[in-house]
Amino acid sequence: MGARSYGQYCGVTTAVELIGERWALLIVRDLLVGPRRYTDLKQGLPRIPTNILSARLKELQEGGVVRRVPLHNCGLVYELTPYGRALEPIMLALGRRGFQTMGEPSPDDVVTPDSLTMALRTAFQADAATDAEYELHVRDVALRASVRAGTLTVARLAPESSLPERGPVPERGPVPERGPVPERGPVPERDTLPERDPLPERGAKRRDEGPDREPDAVIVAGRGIRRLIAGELTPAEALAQDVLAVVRGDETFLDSFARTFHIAPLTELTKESAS
Amino acid sequence: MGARSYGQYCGVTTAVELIGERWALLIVRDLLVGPRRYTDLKQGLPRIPTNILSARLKELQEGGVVRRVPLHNCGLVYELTPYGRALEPIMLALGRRGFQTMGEPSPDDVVTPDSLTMALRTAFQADAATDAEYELHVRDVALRASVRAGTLTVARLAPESSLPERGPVPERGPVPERGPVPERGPVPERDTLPERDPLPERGAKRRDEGPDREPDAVIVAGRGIRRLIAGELTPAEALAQDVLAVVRGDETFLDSFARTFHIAPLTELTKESAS
DNA sequence: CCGGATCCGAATCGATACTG
DNA sequence: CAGTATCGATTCGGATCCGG
Repeated sequence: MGARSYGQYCGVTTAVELIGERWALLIVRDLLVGPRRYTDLKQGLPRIPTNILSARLKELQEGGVVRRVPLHNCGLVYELTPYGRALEPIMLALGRRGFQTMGEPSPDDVVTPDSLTMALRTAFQADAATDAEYELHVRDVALRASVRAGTLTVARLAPESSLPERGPVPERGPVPERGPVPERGPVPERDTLPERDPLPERGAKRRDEGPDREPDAVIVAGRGIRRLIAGELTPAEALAQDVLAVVRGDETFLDSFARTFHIAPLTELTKESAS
Repeated sequence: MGARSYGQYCGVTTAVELIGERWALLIVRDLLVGPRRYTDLKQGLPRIPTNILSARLKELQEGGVVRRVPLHNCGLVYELTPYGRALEPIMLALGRRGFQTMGEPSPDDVVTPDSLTMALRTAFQADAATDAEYELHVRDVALRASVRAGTLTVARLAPESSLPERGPVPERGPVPERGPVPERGPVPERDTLPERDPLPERGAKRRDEGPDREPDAVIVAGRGIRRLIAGELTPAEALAQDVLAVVRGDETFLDSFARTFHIAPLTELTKESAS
């Protein structure tokens, strides 16, 4: 019997023996966003020891969760098998759960593009969602969240990924030019945000469909984003308290944002411990 | 920052830092069945070191998942807070997941009443369920599964619990006499099962409602139960191959059992690893 | 730079013994 | 019954190193 077997013949133990190991689920979290190279994973999990990453990837492969795929242009990515992708509901449930218990960040907690992407998916309320294009900045992460017909698509704007966004081959024609990522210097880590920033108009670009139209709102959030999604703060309050800013686009989109991305808190009275 | 912090500000990490620790989720699994004393937990988790059990209970308390409750007759149980009970969907999802990847048991894997109870809940298909009373024996565990109006209730018959089944106070009158648990010697661990065993009729007991009526079927299963629930075997095949037996009641109830408790396997082709 | 493998001190876990 | 104490065995974390 393996050293880390729980010694029980039971579904829960079987699942936990594989994906319950330290770091394993976080690797899966990042791979749910897209295929990743070894180095990408290491960057997305800054505190993972490289030997652990290596060991977990091996275990996840043997468990049929992850697959190594050689890249056409001489490289190598890890991606989830369909079997691994089936973990998404569990991941989303865990994400919701954690969100509800999350306090303020530790001073040296990081926010990574993949974790923020999954957080958006976690909070996404398909039935309350109205179509819109958001650009979301949290610390140095920038994402593009597209809501269309009750479906959420999240693309990574910054830090730029070394990997193409979805599948290695851009199906139709060359990869579309994306306007430069708005550069306004490093986003402040504090909740206090700069005044609305009148960016120079970019080259004429129509507000058409597709991932390249102007976003309806560019939201820059410090940690205030959590309180907005939890409903602790209304959009108006968030703006008033400067824990959040809409640096371009209409502030009213913050309302639809808050409806689209929401995780209801558990009632407080359940958290006290007795005796 | 705590030594086991993942260093990320993210819901998944927050959740996993608490309930992702070794043994933590299995403690929750058993507590989802009902309140348990320290010793009960230790019995249900035979290989847990006692110091780890102690540590996890402390952490789960601080995390608001578990509560210590002094018992009226001088004792002490741990029970889930409402907040902890909210983990049930995650637990069921994990249980399903693990069930789908579970192979045959290791020679010294045990089956505990609580793990089997949760496995039944995991496999329960409310919409396909037809009302029935099953008595299920797996190795030395015996459970009573009552399906009524799309609701499943599982009671533990053996090994007998030292704790009352639900809540410390039997609400109406003294606890009803239950006929002795059918004793037919230790259930064989092998898949081959004894011939149908004509138990002596118990004292006249009508087939009325409630948990005390005769079960519609007494099912004795070795490990064949997994293959039946997974649909790898039809009830008829399971009977023919002697991986299962209906020792009392109508064998046709095995069909409704298989409809009521079912976990569809993931398609096999997803499990291969490449390169 | 990518994809790891190796080494070693620190923290955690597992097994057993022991105590109020 | 409900844990605490102890101690060797593992695992983890952090750093370095190495072949392509």
